[in-house]
Amino acid sequence: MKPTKLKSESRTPSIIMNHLTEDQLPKAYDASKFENDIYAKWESSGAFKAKVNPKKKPFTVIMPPPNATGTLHLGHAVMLALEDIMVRYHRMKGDETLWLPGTDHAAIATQNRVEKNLAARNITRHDLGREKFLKEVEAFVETSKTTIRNQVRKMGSSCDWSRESYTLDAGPSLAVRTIFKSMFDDGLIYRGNRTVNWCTRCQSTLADDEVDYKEAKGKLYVFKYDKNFPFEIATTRPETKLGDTGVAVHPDDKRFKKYLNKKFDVVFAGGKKLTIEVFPDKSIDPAFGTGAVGITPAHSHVDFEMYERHAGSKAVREIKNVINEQGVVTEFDNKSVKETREEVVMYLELNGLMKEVQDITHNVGSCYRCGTTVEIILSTQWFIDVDKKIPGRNKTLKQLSIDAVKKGGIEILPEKFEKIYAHWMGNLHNWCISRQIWFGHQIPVWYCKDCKGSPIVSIETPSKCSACKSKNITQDPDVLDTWFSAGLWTFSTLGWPKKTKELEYFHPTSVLETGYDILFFWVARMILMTTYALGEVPFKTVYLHGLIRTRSGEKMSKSKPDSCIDPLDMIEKYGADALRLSMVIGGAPGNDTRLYEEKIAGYRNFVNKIWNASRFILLNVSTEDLNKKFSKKDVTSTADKWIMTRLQLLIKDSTKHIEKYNFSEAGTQIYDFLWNEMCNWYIEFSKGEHKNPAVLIHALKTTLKLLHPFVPYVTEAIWSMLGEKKFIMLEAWPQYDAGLIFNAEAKKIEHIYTAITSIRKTKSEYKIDPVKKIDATIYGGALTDLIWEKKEAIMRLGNLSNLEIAKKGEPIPQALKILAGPMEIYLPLQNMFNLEQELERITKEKKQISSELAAINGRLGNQSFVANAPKEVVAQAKEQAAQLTEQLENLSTHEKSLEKAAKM
RNA sequence: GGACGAUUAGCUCAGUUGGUAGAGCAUCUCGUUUACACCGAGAGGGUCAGUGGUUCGAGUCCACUAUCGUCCACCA
Repeated sequence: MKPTKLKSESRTPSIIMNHLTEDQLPKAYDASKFENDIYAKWESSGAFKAKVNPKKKPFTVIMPPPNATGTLHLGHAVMLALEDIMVRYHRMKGDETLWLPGTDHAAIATQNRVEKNLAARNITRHDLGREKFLKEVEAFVETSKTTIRNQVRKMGSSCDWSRESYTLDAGPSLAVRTIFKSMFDDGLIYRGNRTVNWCTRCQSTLADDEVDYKEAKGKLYVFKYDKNFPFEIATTRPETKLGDTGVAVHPDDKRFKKYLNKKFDVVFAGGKKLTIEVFPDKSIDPAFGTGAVGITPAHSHVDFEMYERHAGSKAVREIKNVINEQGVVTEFDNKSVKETREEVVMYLELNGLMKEVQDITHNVGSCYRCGTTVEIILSTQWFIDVDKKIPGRNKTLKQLSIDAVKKGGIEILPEKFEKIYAHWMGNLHNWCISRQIWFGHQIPVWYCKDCKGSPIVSIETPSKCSACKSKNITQDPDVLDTWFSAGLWTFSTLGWPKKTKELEYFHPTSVLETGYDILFFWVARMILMTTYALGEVPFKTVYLHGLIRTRSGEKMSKSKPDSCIDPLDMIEKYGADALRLSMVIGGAPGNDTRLYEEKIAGYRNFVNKIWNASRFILLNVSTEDLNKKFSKKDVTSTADKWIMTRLQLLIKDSTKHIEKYNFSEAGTQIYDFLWNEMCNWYIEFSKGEHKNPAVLIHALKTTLKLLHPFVPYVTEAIWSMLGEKKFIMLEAWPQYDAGLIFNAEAKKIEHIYTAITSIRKTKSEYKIDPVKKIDATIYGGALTDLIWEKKEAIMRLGNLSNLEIAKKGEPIPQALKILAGPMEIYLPLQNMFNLEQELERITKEKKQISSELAAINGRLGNQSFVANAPKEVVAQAKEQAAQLTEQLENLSTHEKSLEKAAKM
C-alpha cells in the first residue's frame, strides 16, 4: 500500500493535523461519524488483501461462514471481534495475513426460512416445483449475503473481500463432488437402508448431532401383546409396538429362560398380527421395567443395532416401517403418532392387557432447526462410514480424526475441549449425509431407469448410463448435509481440487476461531474431511469462544427482546470499538460471558478516554513536535523514564498474552496503562512544568498501536490526526526495547505518587475541602533531589499552597505526619489540627502496620520458610519488614512528640 | 448413567508455572484546577462454597461434600 493513495480517497472527516483548535476536536468521540468512512478507506486501499508471498510467514484465518439465513447476531459479533484482533495483530507483526470471509448456504435452515416466507403468501415449495423454488431461495440468499457483508464490515472486520466465498459457488461445489466421488470409490460413502432421524416437518433426515434432546414427561406402559403372550413388556411408545418383531431379554435372566428362542404369534391392537420371538441380548437390563424389551428395529436405533447383531435370527430379520415420513402410522388407522398411541393404549386397557402405567421423565429428540419431535424411521440414505479402513492408509476416518488432535497436529483451546472432542469422535458411527430437501449440493449420483444397474457416481453430470449406455438416467433428488461442504471449507475456498499456489501457501490455516457450540457440527467434520482429502490438518489451532448470554445468564434469543441485544443497535449507539471490547474483555477463553448495555457503555467511555488523551496531547504539542522522530535522548525526566519503563513492560506482557490467546488479559493491561498510568499520572504531570512532547507523542503512538487490534476505528481516526500518512493498521507492532527500561527511576517516581496520594487521602480523612490549598513540608531523605525536581507537580496534584523541602529535619508540632516510603510529610494544619483525631489516626495506622508486620515476622521466624522459600521471596519479606518497622518507629516517635506537646 | 466446568466484593467477572486477593459497574463523600462529567480525588465492601490433605506457604495442587450449569449417552 502506498501512503500517497490516501489523499485521493479522502472521505474521512476533515480533521487536519495542523492548527488544531478545541472547536475542531470535539470533546466527545462520536464513533458513528468515523467508522463507515474509515472502513471504506481501508477496504478501497487494498490493505485487507493478502497475496502469496514466500518471503513472509503466512497467517491464515478462514472466517466461519455465517448462515445465509439473514442477520448478524452477537455470536457472529464476538467471532468477528476475536478474529479481527488476531488478524490485525499478525498483520502488524509482519505476517502475510489472510482472513477469508464467506457465507454458508445452510441447507435446511435456509430452505425453512424461504418456505416460511412463501407460506405467508400461501405458497408451498411443491406449488412452485424444484426449479422455481430454488430461484426463490437464490434470490433470498443474495439479499441475505448483502446484509451479512455490510454487517461484517460494521464490526470493522479486516477480511479479504476479494476472496469471499460461498459454499454453493462453483469452486466449493466442485470440491464437494470430488470428495464425494473419492470417498465413494474408497468405499467410505455407501447407500444403505438403516434407521435415521427423521423430521416430519422438514421432511428430511438429520444427523445424530442435529437432534436436540429435551426432557419431557411421559408414561411407561407395561402390557402384554395379547392374552396368549406369557409376560409383560414395557414401552414409552405403544404405537411403535405395531412394528415389533421380537422381545429381547438378558440371557441370564431366569424368568425368561424357558421362553428363549420361542416364537409367539400374537394379535395386537387393531387386529394386527405379529410374530414375536424371544431372544437374548446382553444389553438388556433385567432391573428396568419388566426386564423384557419389545424390539422395533425400524423405529429405534438401539433396536436396529440389535437387529444387526442378530441378523441371523429370524426373529429380528423382518423390518417394517409402521410410521411413514409424514408421521402417520400406516399400519394402523393412518392417524398421527399421538392419536394412534391413544388408541393403542385404549385397546390395551379395554382388553385387560395393560398391567400398569407409570409416570416417568425421559428425553425426547427434536429437530435442531425447527423443534419438531424427531421420528426414527427406516430409510434408504447415503452414509459415511467412519469405521472402515481407508484403502492404502490402514486407518479409519475416525482414527485419522482422533489422531490429528491427539498426536498434536491440532491444538484445541481451551484444552478441556480436546477431551470432549476425543470422546465425541470415539462415539461417532455412521454419518447420514443425504437430506430430502431441495436446497444444497445435489448428490452427484445418477440412476439408470433402464438397466437398474449400480448407481453412477460422477463429478461431472454424465450423459448416459455407464453400464447400458442408456440416456434415461436421473440424478438422486437428495442434497448433502450442509456440514459436508462446510467440512471442506479451509481448502475448498483456496481452490482445491486444483493445486493452487494459495492452497500451498495458506494451508493448513493458522487458527480456526469459533463458538464451542459447533465443535462437533463443524470443527470435527473439518478435521475429518481435511485429513482425508489432503492428508494434512485444516488448522493448527482451534480457539473456541463461549456463548454470549444475557445479564441473567440466559441464551440470547429473539423471542426475548428485553434482554436480547442487537449488535447493530449497539454499534449505532456506542460504536463498534466499544462493542468489541465489551465482548472480548472480562471473560476467559471458552467461558460464556454475559453482556448487557451498561457494559458496552463502559467501554464506550474508555474509547472516549483514548480520544481525550489524544486530544490533550494534540492540543499541547506543535506540528514540529509531531513531525520529529522519537529518540531515546528525548527521555529525560524521571517521569519520562517511568512511563517509558511501564510502556516497555506493557509491550512485553500484552504481546505475550495475545500470543497465548489471552485477549482479555492483554486488553485489560492496555486499558489500565492508558487510563491509569498515562492519563491519571503522566498526563497530569505534563500539565505543569514537566511537559515533554516527544515522550507524550511516543507513548501515545505506541499505546495506539497496541490498542489497534482491539479498537481499530478510534485508533485509526486519531492516527491520521497525528499527521501520520500511513494507516495505523499497517504499522509495525511495537517491540520491547530494553534500552528504555529505567527501573531505578521508575521506582523513585512511584514514591512521589505515593506521596501525592497520601496527601490527598489525609486531606480527605480530615474532611478538608479539596479546593482549599494547604502547606506541606517534606523531609525527602534519599529522594530529596527528585522532590525538588517534581515540586511543581506535587504542589499542583496535592493542591498545596506552599511546599518546604529538606533532606531531614525536626518533627513539626501541630502537624499531621504522613509516611510515604522514605519520605516524611508534614501537613501543618494550624487551627484545623485536632490532637485527639490525630492520635486516633495514628493508633489506627499503627495497628494496621503492626498486624502486617506480625504476619511477615511470623513467616521470617519460621525456619522452614527461610530455608525453603526462594531467596528473592525471603529478601522481599525482609525488606518489607524493615520498612514497616521503620514506619512503626517513626509513628511512635511522632505520637510521643504530640503527647508531649499537648502537655505543654 | 458418563464426562466436564463453575462457585472470589451488592452485580458482572479477572486472577496462566503455589508467594498471602484485583477490575468495571453499583454505593457513599467531595470536586467543574488549561483532555475528558462518557471526568477527577477519596472511601466502604471478600474467613476466595464447605471439609480435609500436600506444602515453609493454597483462591491457585489433591480428595470428598454441597449447589448451579454445560455436553454426551438414551432404560426399552
